[in-house]
This record gives sequence, structure tokens and C-alpha cells, in this order.
Amino acid sequence: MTTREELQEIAREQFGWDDLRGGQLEAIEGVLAGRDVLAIMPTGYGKSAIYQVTGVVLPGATVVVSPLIALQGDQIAGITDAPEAPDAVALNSALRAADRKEAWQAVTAGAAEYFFLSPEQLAKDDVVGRLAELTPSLVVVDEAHCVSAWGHDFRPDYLRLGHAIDRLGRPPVIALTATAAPPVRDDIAARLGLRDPLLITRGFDRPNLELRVVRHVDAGSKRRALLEDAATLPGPGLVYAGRRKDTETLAAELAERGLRAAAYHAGLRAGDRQQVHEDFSAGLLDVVVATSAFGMGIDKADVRFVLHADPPGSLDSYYQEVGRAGRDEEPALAVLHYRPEDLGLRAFFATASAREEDLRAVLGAVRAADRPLGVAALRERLDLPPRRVTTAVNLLQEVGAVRQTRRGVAARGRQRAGEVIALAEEHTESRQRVERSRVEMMRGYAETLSCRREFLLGYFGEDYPGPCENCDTCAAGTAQERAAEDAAAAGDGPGRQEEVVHEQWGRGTVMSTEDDRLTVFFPDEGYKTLSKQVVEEQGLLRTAADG
DNA sequence: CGTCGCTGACATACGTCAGCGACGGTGCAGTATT
Repeated sequence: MTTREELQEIAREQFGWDDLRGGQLEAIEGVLAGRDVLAIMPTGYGKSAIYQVTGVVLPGATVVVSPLIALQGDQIAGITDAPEAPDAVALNSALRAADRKEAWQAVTAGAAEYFFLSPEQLAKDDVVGRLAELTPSLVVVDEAHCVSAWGHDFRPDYLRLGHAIDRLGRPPVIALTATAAPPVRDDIAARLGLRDPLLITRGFDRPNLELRVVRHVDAGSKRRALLEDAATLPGPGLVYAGRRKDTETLAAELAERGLRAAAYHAGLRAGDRQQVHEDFSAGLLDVVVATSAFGMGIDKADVRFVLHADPPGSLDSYYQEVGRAGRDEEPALAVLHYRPEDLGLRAFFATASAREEDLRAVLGAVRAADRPLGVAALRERLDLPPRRVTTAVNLLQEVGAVRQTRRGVAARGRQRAGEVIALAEEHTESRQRVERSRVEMMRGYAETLSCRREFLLGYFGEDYPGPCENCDTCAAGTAQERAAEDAAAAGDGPGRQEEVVHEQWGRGTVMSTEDDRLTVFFPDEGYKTLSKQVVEEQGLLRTAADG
């Protein structure tokens, strides 16, 4: 048993942290008691202290899954710069063979406590095999929202982490992220195979962040207003745009106005990207105009504004992006320059799906094999891009046509290929409905007349009684009008987090109630906003209380 | 889903516009090429 005092001492003396906060201690104690932990805390709260301290207390190595190689570098530097912290190493494709060997030797000999890897590394048989021999005592999934946001198509190895953790002997798992709405939390827990995880959320509200939405009819006036804001508001600031090309033209116009401005997106050369990142951190830039590529790993406290030229595809992304402003707790501003048409791009991104030909090819190969095949072996046999093979395997597993065994992917069931494809299509369509409903919640935020903070925090499951007096709807008075109407109509209907059943959409959870409306999340449909009056009149929802 | 940009029709203005296809974000890993 390790006392709180001992934990504080480790944090202070070995890592140079100030006193651990309640949320950190609670998380550490949860893990030490053998529990899985899902911790949702803002950047700067000290999420990494949780696994750093826990890693020291537990006997074996700590495996840290981290999405970006650049981030791994920062995380390792954060540990090795500490006064007396144990060593940390990374394993990734950026290393030369000799360095890779050295990293393995360090963890194997116990010289390194923390081992940083991408989910793609943990998709490799030999890597997981060697790691399992070390019997790691803790697995950390950092930026855990990536599991849910990226696993389904972009980086499918994220969905296979649960299996990799099984093979490591299922030590306790800590999943860490700054933002995740309740359905995302459930997705993370399910994908990673967490067992009744201890959920710890801290510091969701950011009262110093002023929230505004400016609605535009045509693209030209939106652009002019955005540029005017970016050029005149006190910086430094960030501008998020939906397309790479726009980041470049907007940055160029700001530069013409005399600002130190730079564009940032994934199509730039690695060196340029790093330069922009460094210059922004060092205060050498007034504004960075970026796609969603700019974000993780930025820990700049004095960002004064975050502007959006286009809305992101979910409020999870939006809160993550605006949350980069005002970390110093000084006043900061988030302005969404909004046209409903701009959600079209996000709706388009929400339609990504696996190809039928890939599903047929993978299913055929698995069924033709006389033994389970590893994903790597499947990739070799099929001559398809690895990502497509993994995406297909994930989807086939989802619909029960294949299963993951210790030795690899095996066939399951005897449905005709056509039936399997139909099931997969159904599953994909359900997922797309959910994704599109997330876009619709973004629309809801942009168009609400109620308190924006109340809407946003409600989306994240926080019971925040607005008006906040620090958003545009509160300033305009519409939030107060709505609140009054809300109070008049209050009383009836299911409340937040209550389980309900809809005849057509099945079981759902009430996410928020605003005005005369009710937002319910259904796992197969996504968010649905219903009129309280209609729900009541037509008896649309049964609640647990109804039996 | 919405926008951009090319093409051809219509036309006779060194030009307009409808129609239609292309395109759009996030990163790892590991291989081929300088």
C-alpha cells in the first residue's frame, strides 16, 4: 500500500511536480488498486503525472501508446528532464536500426521504465511478443480520443489495441484525453476492453474563454470578417480552416497586412511544419492558420484567440480546438465564423466507408486459410494497402464474420459472403448516421439562441446552469429569454443521463435538455433532438421508471 | 455536401454561363529513389 504522502513525495522528488491534485491522486490510487482508469482532464492539468508516478510504484515496465512520433519525443523529454525520473525510450520507424536495438535493450534490462509506441507498432506480432515477455505492469493510452476518432478508418490499428493489451497480459490500463463526450467515452472503453473503468473528469469549464458565433450568408463576407478579426484581435492566435488551400491563402493575406502569420497543414514538408510549431511556441508568430493537423502537442499558455473559418465535424473537435486558447486563465476569445453550407465538407468526411471488394478479399482469404492468419500475413497475401486490410478486418470482426484468436484472425459463422457484406453495409450506415448526427450537434451549437457554454458543457455531460454571461447569446439576451422559457416548461420528461427507449431507435441516453427540446444519444443512430411536447403527447420514450 | 475550374455552346462583347467532373483532413510505417 502506498500512501498519498508517498505518492506526493515521488511526484515532487523524482519528477519535480508540485503537489498532485485530487484528480491525479484519485486516478493513481485507482490504478494501484488494480482498476482501469479513464481520465478526462484539460491539457496542463498534469495527465502525464498520473502514469509517471504510477509507473514508478508498479514493478514492471510502463507501455505508453502515443499517436504522434513528435509527441513521443516531447513526452520523453518531459521525463528525462525531471530531476530523478527513471529513463524513457521510444520505438518507431523514425529510429535507425541501432537505436531501435538500444531501446529494446534498455527496457529489457529494466534500465528504462517507460516505453513509448504508436498503435501501429503494437499491431506487429514480434513487437507485442517481445513486450509480453517483459510482463508490463501498466498500459497507458494517451490522447485516447484517437481510438474513437481515428480507429474506424484513418488509423485502424487503434481499434486493435484492445487485443494487443490482452496479449500483454491485461495489466491495468490508463486512458487519457482532454475531451470526450459520454458516447466517445463509452467507445474508448469498449474498444480498449476496459473493465468497469474508473471515470475521472476534471476542469471541463473554461470560464475565461468567451464564446461567440458570427453567422454569415456569403463566403466573401465571412472571409473578410474572419481576416479582420485575425488582424485586429490581440494575439497570439490560431485560425482553423477546413481546407489546406485556405490556410495558405488566409495566412498570405494576413502576412500582407503586416502580421507574422504562417500556414500549417499535413501537406507541408516536415521541416516547415516543425519550424511553424517552434516559432509559434517561441512567440515569433502572431497567427497560425491551420487545418486540424495543428493541435496535439501544442502547450502554449498565452494563446488569446482561436477563430474558425469553418466548423469542425463535432463538438468534441471544436472544444479541443478552442481549448487551446487561454490556458493561462487570462481572458481569451473563441469565434466561430459560421455558414451552414460549410458543414457540407464535414458531412462529406462523415461518409467514409470500407470498400466492398476489400471485405470480400479479406473474408475470402481468412476462410481459405487452414489456420488463423495474423493481420500482417493477410496484408502480405492480399496485395492491398495495409490500412485497407486492417479496416476490412475490423469491420468483419464487428459484424461477427471473423474473430480474433491468440494466433490470428479466424473465420466465424457460415453466412454467405453476400449476407456478410449486407451486414457490414448496415453497420457502416449506422456509423455514418452517428457521425452525421455529430455534425448536426455542431450545427446545433452554432445556431442555438441559448447560452453557448450551457450547450457545450451539456454536450459533455456537465450539469451547467447557464447563462454564463461570457458568450454572445448571453450578451444579446437571448440566452436569458430561453432560460426563462425553459424554466416555465420545466418539470416533465426524463432528465440528463437517464436511460430511455424509443420504439424505432432502441435504447438511448438523455444527453441534455435545453428549452423545450431533449437531446438523446442512440448508439446506432447518433444524437436525436426531440421536442419535449411531442415526446410527451405521443409517448415516444419509455423510461426505466416506466418499467 | 458545396465549391472550383474546365469545357463547350452561343456568340460576335477580346465574353458569359450552364453543365459536369474533381476535390476536400487527420499519420504511421517502410520502401524506392536521389
